[in-house]
Amino acid sequence: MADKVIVVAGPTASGKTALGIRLALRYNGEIVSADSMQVYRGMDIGTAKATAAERAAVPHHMLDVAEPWEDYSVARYVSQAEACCRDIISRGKLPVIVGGTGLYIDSLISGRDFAAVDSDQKLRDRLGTEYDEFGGEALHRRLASIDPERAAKLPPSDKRRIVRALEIYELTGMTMTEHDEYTRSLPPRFEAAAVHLGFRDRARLYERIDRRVDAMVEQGLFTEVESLLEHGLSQSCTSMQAIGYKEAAEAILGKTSREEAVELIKLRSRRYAKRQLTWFNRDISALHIDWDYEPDFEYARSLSTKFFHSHGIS
RNA sequence: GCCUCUGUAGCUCAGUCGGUAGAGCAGCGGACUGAAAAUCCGCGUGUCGUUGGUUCAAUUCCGACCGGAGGCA
Repeated sequence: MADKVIVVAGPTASGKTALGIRLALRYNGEIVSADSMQVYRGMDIGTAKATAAERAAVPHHMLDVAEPWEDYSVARYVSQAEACCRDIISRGKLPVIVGGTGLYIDSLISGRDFAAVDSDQKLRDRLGTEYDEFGGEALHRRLASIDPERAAKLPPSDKRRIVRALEIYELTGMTMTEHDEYTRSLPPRFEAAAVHLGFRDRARLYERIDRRVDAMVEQGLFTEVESLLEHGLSQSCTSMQAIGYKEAAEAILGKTSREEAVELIKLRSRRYAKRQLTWFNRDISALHIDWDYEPDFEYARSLSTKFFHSHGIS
């Protein structure tokens, strides 16, 4: 039987961090963040990282494990996060995986495995340029010639995935389909009891997002981004794809006004939240908790106690 | 008070020489296996201000009223 973990997932601004901490305190656990942007050092305000006080209350892992100019990836996440979970379990405690990056959570829980090959920025840039020059159809055909199954799943317009599939092949010599066949046969790493948070009224969630973005600006989001740019961080880095950071950078460089940037951050955060909801909705084995108005942690705890008990967690 | 313009999707607007309407943005739904806060796919959601009149038929033409903008006083 695989080791047990708790998962707390949900869209941005749904109250994951607060609930995760309560559950960790209740079940003698430690937090393992599952967030593709909170891994970067120096990106605190815009990623809504747990505060110093929260980190003092419960140990947090997988925060600040990469520099913002590095290219992080699922592969790195899974290997690092698994080590964290194993360590927590070996000390007799329970990992509480908290985050909004569905791909990271699923990859960590499932057996999914990745060969240890770092991404290659030059190769990626070259393939990206070729996609732009020769067109999506041409690169799609190229992918079809080496990995027809993968190509069949991707439209020629999906530049990101086509480039990635070609990159993986050139880097490892293995097609993604070959790799998938192997990795799908692996047993899951952990047995997860997952709690998914949401708002019955979508507008409520959007209000919370708007308020949180305003709060980030008050806390100094622009200053934080300014300092990253001063340290020479390029806008093309993966970390600068983060919502809040790319828009703030545009404003700091004078390409837009700060007001426009803030509105765009809110808009993109709402869309992101929608995508997260779609991702988490399909996990029917999870306990779905909908907040009617504001997060009610007592309510959540009463709901989850029974749920966790049925998973052998008490 | 008079004159002119204006009222169509959540917003900005187009359009119908009379046959119940369509763009952008917003929104909604979905996918997701090595960048995932990324990337991609799909979907018009409507008392055409209200009310009379003309007409087989009115969002469209005419009148009145209501709301908005401007002009003359």
